[in-house]
Amino acid sequence: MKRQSMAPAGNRPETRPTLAAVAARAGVSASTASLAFSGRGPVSDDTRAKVLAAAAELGYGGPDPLAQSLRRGRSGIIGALIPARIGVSFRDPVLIQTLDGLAEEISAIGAGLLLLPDQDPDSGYVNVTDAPVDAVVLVGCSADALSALDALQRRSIPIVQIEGPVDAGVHTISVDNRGGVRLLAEHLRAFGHTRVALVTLALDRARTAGPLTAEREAGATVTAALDRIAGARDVYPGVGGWVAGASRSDAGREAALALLTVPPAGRPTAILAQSDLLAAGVLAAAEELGLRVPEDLSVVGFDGIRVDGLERSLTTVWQPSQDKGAAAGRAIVEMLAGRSPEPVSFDVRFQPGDTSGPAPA
Amino acid sequence: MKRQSMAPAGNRPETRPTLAAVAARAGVSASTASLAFSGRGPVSDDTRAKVLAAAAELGYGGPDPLAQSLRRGRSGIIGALIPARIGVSFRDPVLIQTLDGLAEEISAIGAGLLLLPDQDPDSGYVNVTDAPVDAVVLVGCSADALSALDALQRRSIPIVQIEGPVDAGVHTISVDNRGGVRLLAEHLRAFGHTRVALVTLALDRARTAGPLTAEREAGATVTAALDRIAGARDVYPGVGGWVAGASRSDAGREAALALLTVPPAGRPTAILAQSDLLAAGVLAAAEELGLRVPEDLSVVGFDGIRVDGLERSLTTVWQPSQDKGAAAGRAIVEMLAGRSPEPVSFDVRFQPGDTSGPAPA
DNA sequence: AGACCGGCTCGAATCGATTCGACCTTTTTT
DNA sequence: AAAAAAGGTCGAATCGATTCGAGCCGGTCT
Repeated sequence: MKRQSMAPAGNRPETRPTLAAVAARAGVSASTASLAFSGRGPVSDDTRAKVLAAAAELGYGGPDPLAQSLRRGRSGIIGALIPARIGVSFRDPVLIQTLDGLAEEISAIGAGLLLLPDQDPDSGYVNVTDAPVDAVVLVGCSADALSALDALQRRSIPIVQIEGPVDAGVHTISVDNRGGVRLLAEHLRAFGHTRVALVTLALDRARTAGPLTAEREAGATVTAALDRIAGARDVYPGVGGWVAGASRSDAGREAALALLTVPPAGRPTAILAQSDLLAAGVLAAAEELGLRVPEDLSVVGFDGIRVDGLERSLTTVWQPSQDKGAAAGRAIVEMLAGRSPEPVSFDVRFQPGDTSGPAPA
Repeated sequence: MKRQSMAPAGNRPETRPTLAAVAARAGVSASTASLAFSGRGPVSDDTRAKVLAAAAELGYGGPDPLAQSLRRGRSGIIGALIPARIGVSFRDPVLIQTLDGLAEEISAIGAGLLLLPDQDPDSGYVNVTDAPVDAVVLVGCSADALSALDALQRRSIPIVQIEGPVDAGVHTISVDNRGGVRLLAEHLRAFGHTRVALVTLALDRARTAGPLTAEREAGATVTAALDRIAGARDVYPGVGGWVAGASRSDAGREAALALLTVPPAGRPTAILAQSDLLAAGVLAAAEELGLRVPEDLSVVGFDGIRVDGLERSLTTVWQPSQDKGAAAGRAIVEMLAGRSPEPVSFDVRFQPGDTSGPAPA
């Protein structure tokens, strides 16, 4: 058992041909062979043909990207730090759109996207720190994630965050979360609502659901969620609500059930959900409870996405998710070129729908 | 203009500290410094402390992953070839689940996932061939993609495909597509349906929608779609239908509208959609056209996913998407360890719902 | 006391390419 | 016909780490 199974496979069948081997076989120097492959220098057609022939004979698959990366100092890989594992993160259309815009822009420099779930450092998942990335984009991550990044900054790897604390000394792409929600809140106030409740996005990396308490808010690390709360408070100062675990309709439904199954006198007449997906869940909960929308309950969302299977037109605020990703991509490209991009902030757009109306009498 | 703007930035502020620099400052050799960082060899606490101190003073961020990759011959990156750009591909829950399972498994060896949209080679997107990947997984790609892979095989980079032509000489993970659809078709036949139509997945890389013609079938390169057609033909030999552009409900809706807006005499009494998302679109179309399901029209899907916003319980066949991804991940891990994994094929499970019933009289 | 051993450190080779400047032919210019 | 220019090719240095075998040193065993 020892002998045969241990031997990898004979003497050196593993040995793959290198550029040097190809060059030797073609009777030219390694430098010339390199030039022949990259087409970056003057090489006679004759020589090139010889090199290519030698490569074919040896079964050489082209220059090793690893070696190229080291030499060039670039791997052509941009790390995308996402808030949770793939199966969870990619349920969120906003994240998908953002990444799509990002991927599109960085393809301009031939770079690809490496998915880096923001897990516990000891979860076995790749650590941002020791991945061969040229730059990192934080998309929708909690501020906790930033802590892991000083190692990157020491290595002077460009970092861009999409939504995050502005004081972090990191290039930030964002929208006017606070102003957007303020628009929604004003809309509700204009309709005469006084008992309003929030359904917020996850507040921290742990993303546990539950009532929105002062302590939880104090410990929150997701800037977008906090800004949106602040926007609501601009109009309804002490407004409370429920923290959803994820931006998904099931989480919204649970939150709404918790908020709505109270004596009618104290029940909110409007729910301000921090995402359209959450709002869809709120609508589902309302229907289950026999509440009519908007007669008994007004519901507003955030994002302006098209929610699959939702016939209603949601009152919401639209944000340019894809553009945010694209802006992050362009910023990365700029930074890798040694320039300093201007910070970008996008506007949101109020989008009235049929899920909000006058407060019930 | 020449002089000042060309100078990158003074003399050498760009120069980041290297391990050698740290070692020099700590008064030890580079080898010892390396040992101190990796913890892979015997280093006295004293020395380690000196090295760490020197690193801190110099602002050294740890060993360069690029150099490590070259030395080790591993980048810790697995390429995931996805069928379309991110914004399109990730609308498909099956793909997401698959990638989730995949990511989970490869995290066991600390590897991450690099997203590689299977675009035209000259689209500017990263080419699989020159990305520093240790292995590649094709997930739901057309066979066209395989053509680009001989370069990888020459470099002896492990390749695994999830659903694809079995004769490609590539490790394949799949489910019994044909058998699964056959179950559905038999189910419909048992209900007495004779006029049946298909709504298929995209047949090729171009993924254009349109009627299912013999020519299109002949030129098809998506094995899963073909196998599912074959399964239907096992029961309904000449059955035709419509090719959807993508696995999404809007595509399913369009296909169904095309199939159903014909004189009632020729109208199908059952539609066999090749995915649940497509089936959801078919249901939407039926509702628009005032057809009752299952009284006027039976609809069956494939995948067994929970479709957001769909209240009905779809008659479908469930497939273990996440397990498929996980199996691919394990296969990769095996292959990277120099072993040869066994090919895996999963079973599917018929899942009756309330969208299928007896054929109308 | 001499042989031996274990713990720690160092030198040098290696991973696989790219790139700059030098050098040698030809060909063109004056 | 001599000088300059152009076109190709090659050597050697470099990117930044890892790793193996050798060497050194102080202590233990006999």
